[in-house]
Amino acid sequence: MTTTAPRRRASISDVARLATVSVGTVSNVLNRPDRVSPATRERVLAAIGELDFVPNGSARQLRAGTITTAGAIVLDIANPFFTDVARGIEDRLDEAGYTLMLASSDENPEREARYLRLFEEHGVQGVMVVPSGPDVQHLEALRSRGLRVVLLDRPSPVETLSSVAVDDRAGAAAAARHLVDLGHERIAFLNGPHTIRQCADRAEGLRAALVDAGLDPGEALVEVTITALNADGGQAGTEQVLALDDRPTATMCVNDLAALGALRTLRAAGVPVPSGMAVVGYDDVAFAGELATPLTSVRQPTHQLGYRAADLLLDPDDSAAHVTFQPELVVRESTTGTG
Amino acid sequence: MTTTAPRRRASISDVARLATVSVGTVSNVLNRPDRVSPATRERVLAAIGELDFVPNGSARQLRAGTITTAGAIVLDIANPFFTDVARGIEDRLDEAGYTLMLASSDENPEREARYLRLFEEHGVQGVMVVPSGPDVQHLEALRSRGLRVVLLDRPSPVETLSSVAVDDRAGAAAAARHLVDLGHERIAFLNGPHTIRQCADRAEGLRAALVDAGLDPGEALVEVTITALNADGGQAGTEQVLALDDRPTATMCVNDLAALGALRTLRAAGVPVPSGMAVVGYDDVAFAGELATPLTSVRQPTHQLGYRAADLLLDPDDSAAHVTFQPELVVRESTTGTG
DNA sequence: CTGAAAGCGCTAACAT
DNA sequence: ATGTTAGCGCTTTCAG
Repeated sequence: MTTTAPRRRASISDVARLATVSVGTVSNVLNRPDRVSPATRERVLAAIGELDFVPNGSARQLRAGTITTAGAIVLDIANPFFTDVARGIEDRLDEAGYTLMLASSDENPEREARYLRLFEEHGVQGVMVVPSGPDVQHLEALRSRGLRVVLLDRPSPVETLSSVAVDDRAGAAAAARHLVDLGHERIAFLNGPHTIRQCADRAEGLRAALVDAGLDPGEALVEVTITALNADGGQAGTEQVLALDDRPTATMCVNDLAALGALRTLRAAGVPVPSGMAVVGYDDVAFAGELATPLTSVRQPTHQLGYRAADLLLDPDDSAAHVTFQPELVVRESTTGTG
Repeated sequence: MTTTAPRRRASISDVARLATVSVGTVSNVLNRPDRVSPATRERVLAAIGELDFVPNGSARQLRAGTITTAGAIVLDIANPFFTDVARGIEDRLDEAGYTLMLASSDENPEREARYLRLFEEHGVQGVMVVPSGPDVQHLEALRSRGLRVVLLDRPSPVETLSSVAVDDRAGAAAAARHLVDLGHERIAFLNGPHTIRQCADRAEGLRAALVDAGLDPGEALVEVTITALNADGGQAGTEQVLALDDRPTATMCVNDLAALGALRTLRAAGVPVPSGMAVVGYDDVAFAGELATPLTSVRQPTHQLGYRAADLLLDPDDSAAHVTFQPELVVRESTTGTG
């Protein structure tokens, strides 16, 4: 076994020297092989192989100015919703020969900024981001510096920024209507902070649907803010709800992960679903229909969301576009069952 | 609203000109602010703000040689197992002020190579990779070019490459023993191709456990190769198993996603679990215990796996280390229930 | 404390 | 067909 000590990376001039040609010729066999005679091409290729030469991307990029890479920042990479979106992005990018750098902000604007900067410094073509705060000024600034920017899963608050989103108001409203139709008059909503646009929109949609149904949101709606938008958050939120004096009869969750935590907590507490507490999730992730109590959830076109976002990013026509998909309520036993 | 047309990125010399200083001074306020007088520092900072200057990472890196970024390549970003591992990596990297570039190879060696090259060209400190093929020569080559390389979720076949893995043989063997103890004498294994080390190891562990129990693997084991290591693959594999003449009484799955597909298919076919068919998953993802039939599964220390891998990558002591975690069988109703 | 200048590795004119 | 060279944007001596 060779215990090759890590040596300095070979550069193009090392290759040139070994092949006894000029650096220009090496560059040519790399980028326009037809311009160079078969004989020398052979020689250069051999030298490249011998030295394990890999062109320095920084130097190349410094010359070229740009690369075929895009960045994406999602809120939480452990959430299947976002990974499905990421797959959509990857698939579209792949078609165009682009590569994706993926990062997760953890709903932390500071982390978001850090990754944005990293991407920018590395000269990505553009970025797709699920903003972790209400503010998009930093993204407009990015755009004015020549990067393509697409807002992910969030309608653009400004004309100049492209966006691909799902109508969160409509999704939450549909879920609320369903619950009201079932006779629920007091609903808990395990929601994230309103600084996250999706959360604010869903709260609004829910409220509006309640009002439409002739209910007083002040009475009918108990919004519980959970900090972790996952199963642990859902568990903590549900514990709060269960401790309430005038306990709601239904719980809507900001996503299916939170709903998973809610179901788990309810079961541990011996509260039957839906007779003791109806539960609605959001996202309709793959396992939603396979749970002990199959989960009523709001389905979003995740893969398309990502695919379309990448599509906009790649679009040579640089004008801003705003795409909105419609969600769809999928009804299952967690609201209509006999449990 | 300003419709700022994307203009050329400002460079350090633009800043220098605007602030009427030299580029060296601008560089100093960026990197060693103490070396420069407060007055000029102010002036330079103002110019930077005015021009929205963001240093060009490629240029910086070309000089500096390296950056505080690491890359990771997993098989499938839509699999919660890998995203949990990724979270572990991120957490450790974050502590060190590093950032992570994440990519998914789709079990495709070509894609793996492409991302590896991208990472290398961008000068990452190192990479953590779940190899998509049996071969690791390209990774050894990477290492010999000075990058830190850590094999993820796969024991290193060579001394020189660090690795963080879970004992796959032991995990599969434990599951098989459990099944045999329950009286099963014919077991289907929905497994991925053996070119993926984990799959080969699990098949071996399973086989060995069967032999230990006095069973003939040729009789007792039906291995079905699934190409997609997810719910769809699990569904396809289960359909094959159900069509078998001498139908097995238990199905082991290469991961919980596949098990999800298996459960779904069995339910659709009216086969009760476990009385008609016992099912065992692998990974023990978050929802495994919350399914209609809670899933017996092999738990792996996912977060730790990633955390430790990043730890090795960051370790200034460059000698190769090999870490192996032990998995743990979590028994639930999909094997012991009354359904 | 600040400026001038070399050079990181590469590509693309331009020469030969 | 191949060589020479300027310069991408930055950091870092070395002078002043």
